[in-house]
Amino acid sequence: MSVGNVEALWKRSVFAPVPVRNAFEVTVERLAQSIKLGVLADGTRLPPERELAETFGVSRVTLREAIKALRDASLVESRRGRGGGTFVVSPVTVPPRSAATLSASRRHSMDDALDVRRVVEPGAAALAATRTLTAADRASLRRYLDEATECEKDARRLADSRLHLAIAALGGSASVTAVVADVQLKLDELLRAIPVLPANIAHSNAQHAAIVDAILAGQPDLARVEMEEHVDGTAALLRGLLG
Amino acid sequence: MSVGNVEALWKRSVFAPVPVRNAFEVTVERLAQSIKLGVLADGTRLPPERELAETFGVSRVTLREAIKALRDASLVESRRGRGGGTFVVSPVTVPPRSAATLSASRRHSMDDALDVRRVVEPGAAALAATRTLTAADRASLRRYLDEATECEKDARRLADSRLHLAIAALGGSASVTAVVADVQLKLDELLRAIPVLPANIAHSNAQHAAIVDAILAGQPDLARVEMEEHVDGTAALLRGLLG
DNA sequence: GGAGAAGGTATGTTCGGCAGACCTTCGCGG
DNA sequence: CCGCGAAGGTCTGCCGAACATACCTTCTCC
Repeated sequence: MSVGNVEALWKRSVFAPVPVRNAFEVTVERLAQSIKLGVLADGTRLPPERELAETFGVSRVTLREAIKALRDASLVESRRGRGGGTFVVSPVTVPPRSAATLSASRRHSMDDALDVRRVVEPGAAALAATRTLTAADRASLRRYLDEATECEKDARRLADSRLHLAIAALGGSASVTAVVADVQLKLDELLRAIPVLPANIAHSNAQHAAIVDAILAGQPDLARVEMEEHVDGTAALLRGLLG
Repeated sequence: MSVGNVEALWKRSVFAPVPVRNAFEVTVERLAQSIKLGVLADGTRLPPERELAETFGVSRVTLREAIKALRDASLVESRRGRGGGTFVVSPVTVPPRSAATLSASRRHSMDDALDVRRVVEPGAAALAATRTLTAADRASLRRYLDEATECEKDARRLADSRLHLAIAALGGSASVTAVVADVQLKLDELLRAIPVLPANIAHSNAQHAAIVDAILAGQPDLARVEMEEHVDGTAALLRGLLG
């Protein structure tokens, strides 16, 4: 199981290529992630380019290139003229490219993502349960739970991501939320590629409900345990069907 | 406690400046972090510039600029000629700039870091406890524990960081380790700024020992609980003395 | 039907990062 | 003792990403 030798692991991560990301890439990623995770819902209108460029701290040219990339990926569409703008377009279920098995490197990446998730999401759920939530937040959380439960197959993955993200956000830590967002995005791709059985869905729904209940009841330990079980469940599913 | 309104939180993090980091900055950060956390120990010789530039995937010019920055910060020193090179220099305790209180923004940043830590480190400890460790790893872990316990004041923080990082690394997930490294670095600064009482040290040592024991015994739940207590302890200390 | 708010386009400039050749130091082996 | 070679230090020219700015085009709403 363990790869062994702490020092070797450290050295390997120190002496690895530095991830250099230019403004264009980062901008695309920011927007694409927000859309794919449902933070920017279908039909949402983005702020005007000039304004958005300023809040992002990039030039308008760069922002436009990013938007063009999103348009090419059918994630947004733009309309000109007064009352125009750039609008989020429904993330129509992308072809799942049902890779029955994964290459070794993707397998590693999946294992890493699952480990991160196993560490972070239960903690995030527990954190959320320690907060005293406003009425609005409690309502939001319930709504996201409902949406994840009562939606047809296509929209299900989106609603699921959104629920997990909402739980993380309720913890109140931007960094924790960011990590959860990352991991959700990585696993989302994979989860789209596996068949969903009704039994799995029902099980998952029940677990979601238990997690939300624990958070609303302010029981951190319970929330963590429930989330652990939930996460372990999907991990087993992924490892079983794609390993 | 809670800031409320999930959607508002999301929007705020979507419509925020994109963090654009050039090759130079990333390179400096990579090396500085490795040194400050003790992953690159005092006296270590870095690979030759040409080689290191290639493994980092940056040009030699850029790497040299980064090294110059580190030299200006007294983190490394360079010697020329055959058998020369760039050597890690002992991170002599930097002047703690004992800011009795923190500005509002730094306060926020600290709270965020503490939240992340509260979520990630217990999970990482639990993860490590699920692994079957090699004899070498078990020995390493014990050694880091000893070093953190039996060292004089100045080196203590470094050894502490290294122990926490080793625990994270044993989990086997590069991403988890990276998050722990980040959070250790942020808190390290703050922890250097507060006075250390002998009682605190003794308490901390005992907790470290308990965590390591749980990991070596393969008891994830126990490891998590012990780490939670440990983390909560330092969090209370920081909040009490700097809040 | 025009004012104005939006996206679309064009131009020139700046600056980070790169490649590659070259110089300088200095320990080690012959 | 001397010179080879491995290391850091320097210089020059180039490319492309990102920027600022100005201007054009489309289209809705008044």
